[in-house]
Amino acid sequence: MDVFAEFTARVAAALRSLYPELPEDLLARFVVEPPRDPAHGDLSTNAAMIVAKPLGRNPREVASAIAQKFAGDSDVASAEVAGPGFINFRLNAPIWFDVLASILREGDDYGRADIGRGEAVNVEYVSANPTGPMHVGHTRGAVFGDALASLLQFAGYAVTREYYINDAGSQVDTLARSAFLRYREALGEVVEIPRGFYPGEYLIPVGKALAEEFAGSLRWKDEAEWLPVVKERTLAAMMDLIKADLAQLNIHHDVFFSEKTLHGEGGDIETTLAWLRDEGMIYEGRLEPPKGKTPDDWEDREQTLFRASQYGDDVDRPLVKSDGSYTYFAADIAYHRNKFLRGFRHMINVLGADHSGYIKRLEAAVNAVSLGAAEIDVRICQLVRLMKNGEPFKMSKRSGDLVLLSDVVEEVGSDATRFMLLYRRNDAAMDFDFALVKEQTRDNPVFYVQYAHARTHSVFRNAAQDMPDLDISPAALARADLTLLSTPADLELIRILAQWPRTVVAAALAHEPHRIAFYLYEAAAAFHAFWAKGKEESSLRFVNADRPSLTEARLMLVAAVRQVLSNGLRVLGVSAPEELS
RNA sequence: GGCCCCGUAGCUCAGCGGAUAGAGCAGUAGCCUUCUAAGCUAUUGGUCGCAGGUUCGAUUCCUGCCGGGGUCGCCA
Repeated sequence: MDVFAEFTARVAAALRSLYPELPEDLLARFVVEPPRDPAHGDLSTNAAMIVAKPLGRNPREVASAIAQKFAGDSDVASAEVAGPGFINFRLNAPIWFDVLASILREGDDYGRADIGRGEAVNVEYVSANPTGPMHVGHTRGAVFGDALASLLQFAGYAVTREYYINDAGSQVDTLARSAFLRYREALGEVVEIPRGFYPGEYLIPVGKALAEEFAGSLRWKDEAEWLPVVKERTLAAMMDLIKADLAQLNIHHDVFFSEKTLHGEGGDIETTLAWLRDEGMIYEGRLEPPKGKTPDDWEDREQTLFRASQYGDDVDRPLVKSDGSYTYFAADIAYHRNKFLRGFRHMINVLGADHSGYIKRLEAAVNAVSLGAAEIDVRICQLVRLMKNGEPFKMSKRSGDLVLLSDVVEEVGSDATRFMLLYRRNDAAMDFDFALVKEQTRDNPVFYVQYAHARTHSVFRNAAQDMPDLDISPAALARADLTLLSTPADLELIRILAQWPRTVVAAALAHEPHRIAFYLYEAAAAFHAFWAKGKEESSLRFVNADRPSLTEARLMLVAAVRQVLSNGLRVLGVSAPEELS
């Protein structure tokens, strides 16, 4: 149950009966939320101020009319008009007990929303080039995309997690040639890796595997013969590496889409370009050089251009390179048309900061290929600076390699990596401090939230030990007398738990999983605070050996806290341990 | 030069068009015979970068400027 949604409906009903002439879209614009100042009550709405002007009435007058409608509502203790036209509600305690009971009843589904109405969403994330293991720069986008996908699932969308494999460019030929050198090495030759090739040691096992499979049979063939074979084996090996890296962070995609399959005769690129041509979205023309800074090798030439500027982009974009092959963007248009034809009307791409210039192009492409029927939201993850004790930090990898994703995860663990990266808005650059992340103190939000969850379990362990005769099964607790939870401390905690559903909705609508992380921190803080109150006031302890009824009710509260924390951590893909080691 | 992101307390950052702008850290003062002190309580600290505009109401939306970062046809 979501009290905020419930009262949004009740206020809307009041408005409809008072002012039947109000258009429905206006009724969707007001909000019911917790007031910033708790002294103002439990709920607050700006409804009167939203509708007053269209009605040609005074906001306070409208507010007071709405407030009067709640005179007979048994859940409402008072409805007062305040300030410029807010209505502040104080609710009677029983509705909070209903919330509490509903949390336990709904369990893992508490907070699940239906704003997606089962519609299909494609979330494309990671899509790292298949030329080696993932490096640390990919981590933020990977975690963000994965958490966003989970969040949208929880909010009622049918989510497909997709990875676009850039396996068509010249870089994968270079990769295959590099692997071929390792193959020769495995056959016993002494080889050097020239500049421009991939020197990484991760290709050594690929070379060995090729040597085992083909022995010397590829060695003296023409490149045209061995390249396709080596490329296929190498790509498969690289994708295995990447999938293993992602698995360390508990990330698993539903679809791995190969760019290569778009190319070739009769492929998606050809059919898409033909279609665009028919629609008049392609023309042959010339581009101005970029303003302010002309590339040294700028060559003015007539080329095939997509009318991106008609769809909000700054300039039209080339589709064919001077050597006649397709640009990356041409393939991307085809790829997004493919998504559209697979039925996706909502698409999300998670990209790195260096791709911000690509956003308008993608939006233009999706707009064009769907004739406006689909939308894409491109989320940019800004840079992460690795830090140690406040100093920028470079991991000392042999031969100055990039820091790998697996290095980070092995150092700090999946939970901490995920939570810390999600405890920031995606569009702000952030520092990632290794020392802090490994600390087990309140400074470290991951630990703080997990500790709160572990504490809920510890309460139950203590209850079982101190009160062996008490039945603390969920069924027994469901019969607890919740009216015993009428202290301000109890109600305050329940109010925070009651905000979980609206937090999910807001975060999902905004595509902002960090809101979940912040909410969890807040809920954990409220629970830790309640815990400490028991030190001074024994009647506020969760386990009271001489008061079994109160203990039962409190255990309900603790179980609800655990459920909310657990549901939230699940959305973020962070584990909820029962005990901290 | 064009485009994108950021600018909120000493530091790191939240803030969903609303009321007196919040949290953590750091600082200050407290709390361990009692459910995990791996924690809690109180308190100091702000011209929300600057200037306009829209609005009943702007930290939030729009425009311009200033400062920081990123990016800029035929790389992916």
